[in-house]
Amino acid sequence: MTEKTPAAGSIRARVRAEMIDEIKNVARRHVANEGAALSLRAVSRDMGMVSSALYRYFPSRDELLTALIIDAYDSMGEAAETADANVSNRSDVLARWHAVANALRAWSLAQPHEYALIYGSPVPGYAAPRDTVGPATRPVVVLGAILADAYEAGMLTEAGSPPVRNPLRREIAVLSVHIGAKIPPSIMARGMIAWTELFGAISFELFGRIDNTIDERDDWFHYQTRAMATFIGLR
Amino acid sequence: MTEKTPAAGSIRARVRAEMIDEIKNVARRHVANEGAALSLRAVSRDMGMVSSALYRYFPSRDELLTALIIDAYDSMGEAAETADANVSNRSDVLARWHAVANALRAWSLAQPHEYALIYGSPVPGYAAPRDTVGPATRPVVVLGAILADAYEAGMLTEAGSPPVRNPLRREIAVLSVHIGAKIPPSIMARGMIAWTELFGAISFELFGRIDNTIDERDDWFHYQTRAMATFIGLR
DNA sequence: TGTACATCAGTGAACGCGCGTTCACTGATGTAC
DNA sequence: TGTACATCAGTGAACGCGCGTTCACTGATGTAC
Repeated sequence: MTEKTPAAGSIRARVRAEMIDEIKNVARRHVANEGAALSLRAVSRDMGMVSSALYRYFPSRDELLTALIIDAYDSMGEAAETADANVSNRSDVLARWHAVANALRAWSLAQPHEYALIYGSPVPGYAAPRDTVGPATRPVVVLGAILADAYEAGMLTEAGSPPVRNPLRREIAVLSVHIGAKIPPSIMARGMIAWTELFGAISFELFGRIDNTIDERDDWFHYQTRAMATFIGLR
Repeated sequence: MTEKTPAAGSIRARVRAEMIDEIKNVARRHVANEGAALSLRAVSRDMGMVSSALYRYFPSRDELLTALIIDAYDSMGEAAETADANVSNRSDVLARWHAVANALRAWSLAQPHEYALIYGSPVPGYAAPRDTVGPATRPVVVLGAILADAYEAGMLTEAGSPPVRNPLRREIAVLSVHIGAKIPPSIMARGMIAWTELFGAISFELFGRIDNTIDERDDWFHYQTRAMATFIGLR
């Protein structure tokens, strides 16, 4: 994060790491209250420090925001991975799909503003740096693995899906390679559509799109993921 | 908008209305550049006025933002309605679905920041007032009408959809009444899922989620809407 | 048709605020010999 | 084990900025008689 780090393992290095964590925690709390309009001064106030002191730890406000975004991606990715790993019967891909979907939603409901930070409208004047790419793909990788396992178990057939034609077909093929799954494009496409619906559902719920309309949110979410599981062909 | 309006039809009233339009246009341009961080002073500068002059037209910054939001909803709703109405063969519900879906995406791509304003993360410290509810539902109503026409034509059957169980079932039934469509809940639910996927797809594209992954965006969007049409049962 | 008055748009100065960032500084803590 | 020096964390003042909103005001435009 910062270049000038003291010798690793030293007391100072440990204190410094704790300090960085604390700053990020306070900043996270502010994001939870105000959204992406994160203020360095407000964070420093909450920490009982002078605002310039934060510059010992983060070179700028944007770098702090980036750190939060990376953490959010990682946290969400970890939630997905854990949920998947906790399904002991690995061949029960349907259970894994629901476990991951529920975990993603639960994570998002628990930290709505962090969700907004990574899946909401881009913050104006802030460009996500390269470092965010890796962590951002973790949930997708988990979903891809479920899809791949289902396919390898012979559960998914291309029947019923329209064929994917060629410039697009190649792009989707590249994607499945990146995900590490050997799946025909039309099946990969089904997974991507389910992925889109899943995050669409979470965004709708979090951003108020179903307020005053659907109160039974658990049921509605579960209904959607069941429908999407059928759509993919999971059983 | 403002209480003290001069006598309707008078010259002053006309000039005033033009002025309000102009302010909104300039503000829209600013939203297109900076997003929801709309600044009254910046708008007034662009208009060659002093910032306090805007208070003759809008009582506060938030009211101006609200006006923009309502306009955005109306503009998007109108785009959907027009696209639907332009399909001369009313019983070709599949064509109508694709026309509306494409129109919604085209509108969003043309004014991404206005899309973000209404479908992105909520602006912190800004609560959408009641007036936005009506305009917000216009695209949904259009999609609901297509669904209803397809159902009345005997195209959609409940077969294959899991039943919707009761607290949720009632809510969805209420929704179809509001939409003005007599449709069984499980079919209504399929429509809502397609609607969720549709806006999920637009959000993913606009918010950068498929950057460096899918370049063939027209094809990919069309593939998705085709798949969702099949999912609903449109043909 | 002309006069007296009310309405309205726009001005310019000011209020109080919070922000990110820089910079020279003070002490405390670690390191080398 | 003790001393001299380097490293680092945190301070406090200051910079320049832009923001929303209020208020007393000046003229111009409309309305009533």
